[in-house]
Amino acid sequence: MEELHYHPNSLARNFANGSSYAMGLVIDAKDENTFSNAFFNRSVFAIETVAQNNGYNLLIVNDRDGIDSISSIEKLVFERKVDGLILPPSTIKPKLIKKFLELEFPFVVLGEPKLFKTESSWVDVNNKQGSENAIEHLVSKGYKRIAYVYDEKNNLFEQNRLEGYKNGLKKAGLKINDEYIIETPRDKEKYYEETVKILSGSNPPDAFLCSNNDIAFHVLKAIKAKQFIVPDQIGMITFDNYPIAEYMDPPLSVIDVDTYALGEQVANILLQKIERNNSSNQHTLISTKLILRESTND
Amino acid sequence: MEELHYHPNSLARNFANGSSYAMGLVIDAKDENTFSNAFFNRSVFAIETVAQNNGYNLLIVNDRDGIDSISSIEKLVFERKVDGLILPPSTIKPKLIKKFLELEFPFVVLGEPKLFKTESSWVDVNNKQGSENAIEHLVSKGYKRIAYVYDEKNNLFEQNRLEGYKNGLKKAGLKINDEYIIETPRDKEKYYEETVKILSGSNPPDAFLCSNNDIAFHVLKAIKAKQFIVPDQIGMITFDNYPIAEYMDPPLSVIDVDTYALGEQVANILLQKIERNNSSNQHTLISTKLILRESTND
DNA sequence: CTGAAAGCGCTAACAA
DNA sequence: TTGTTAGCGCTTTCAG
Repeated sequence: MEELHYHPNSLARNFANGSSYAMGLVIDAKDENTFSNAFFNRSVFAIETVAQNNGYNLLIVNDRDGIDSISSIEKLVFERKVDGLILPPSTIKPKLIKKFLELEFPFVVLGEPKLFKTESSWVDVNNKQGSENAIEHLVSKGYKRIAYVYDEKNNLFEQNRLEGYKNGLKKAGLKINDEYIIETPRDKEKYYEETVKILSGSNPPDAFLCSNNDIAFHVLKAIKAKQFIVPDQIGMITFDNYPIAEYMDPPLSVIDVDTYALGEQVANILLQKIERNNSSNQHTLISTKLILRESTND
Repeated sequence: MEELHYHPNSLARNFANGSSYAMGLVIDAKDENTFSNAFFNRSVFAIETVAQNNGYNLLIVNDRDGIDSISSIEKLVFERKVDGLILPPSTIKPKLIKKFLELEFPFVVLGEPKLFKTESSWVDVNNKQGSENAIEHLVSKGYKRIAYVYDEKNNLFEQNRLEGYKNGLKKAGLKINDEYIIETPRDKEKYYEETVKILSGSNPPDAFLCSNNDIAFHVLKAIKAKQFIVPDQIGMITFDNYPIAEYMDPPLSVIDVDTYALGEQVANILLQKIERNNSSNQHTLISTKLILRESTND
């Protein structure tokens, strides 16, 4: 008859199949590092693309407590609104994950988690390699006294970056100088002050590796205040190409992260878990790339 | 019995009710202005919050063509995967919107659309007011020869900003000087060149209003190259507080947009359409606010 | 007011 | 192969 106007009712289909044909992406709005992060967008886009290409919809949920202490995530799962979940590490709680493992509910962590590291699948940026490459490059350009400025060591990615920094120095045959490792937890003023302090010392660094753009901004400000010239006297590399690395003066060389690839991987692994009922766990690290600009010698 | 473990099956519930209890947010990944935009995140968060609070899930879909020329949006609607849609203006196509209007399918536009302006509900930032306030402020601080640099006049929001600029000048009793209106479609080099050119003329502006952070960056670079001092000799205000306004030297005064409020409004209007079957159309403008930093006199 | 049963539109199992 | 039917778990209607 009028086949032209027929569209299957997905509500009935989902019901009959006992499947929602949707994957959920959990965001943790409290965690500035994920949600407000500009490049998180590219991961979302990648996840959505993989989902659509495989007949799944993408559902976005903020992790929050609902009434009767059942979280928004649990609701999603128990009411069968999603067939699988992508979770940021900050939402990995023992109670929740134990339930998931018991039920064999498919999930993948977007970022290396601290907890359940082996019992879950996860995809992360290769932070260790990122630091190592940066150090290797700085050393090859003649910088020898390389400082590392980062936020706080509670985060696993910070620990990995720090480890990569140390490895990089070791591989280059350089000594690790604890004074060059500057941890400035959540205090923007400190980035500046600490950099000024170490540059005023008797043995100032000749390069800085920074863990994010904001840190790099304050470090650069301090370098300029102390009248050092970048990149001639001091080299700089920072993690992340966004939001401001390219706009700084000089434009900063960065450790760039392919967040599209990150999202693509996560979504593909989740799909495998959902469709092939693949219970084996995968741990994937996405390589970083250096983008060289004017904050390092060439 | 073991009520403790009971969770209603939303698949069955949705099916029985003929409703997906989901709203869809369409993104246009081709349009850099929406999706890759950092502050778009806050709108998404707001929409998700309103949705959850009202028992709806949020589904994200990129606008793309599928097989048999049925778009991802149409699929969503015809297969009843969503009860309503939030659409960016760039996805407003006559064929699609006519179908929606025929079916009385609930949708709201996130941004003032060019087409179907009266036949649809939409929420936008008050771009006109934003420019007007900026001009008013600049004038009150003694700036008199105010230039406006923007991207391209195809965008309605650009037209509104330009109109606000002109209104602001009129209200201040200043003449509109067409030479001070610089349109530089999609050409980053041009921002710089055009600014240098006008600053080299016989009657250079003493203030710039810029339509986005990127433009402001290049304009400021040109101002510095021409050895003018901001804010003493030249004042600057730009639209948008992200990503770099705060990091520039000097930190820029901006026209700030409450993107959370934007998302909240859009979601609330959509909810009304869905639940109260409210067919009347609303057109809402969210006020902007000036954030004063060091690029304008005080 | 409480409890039984029909029906939503698809899928899958089964019969022809 | 093709056509028929039971059943998914809710909501809603209708009878008790």
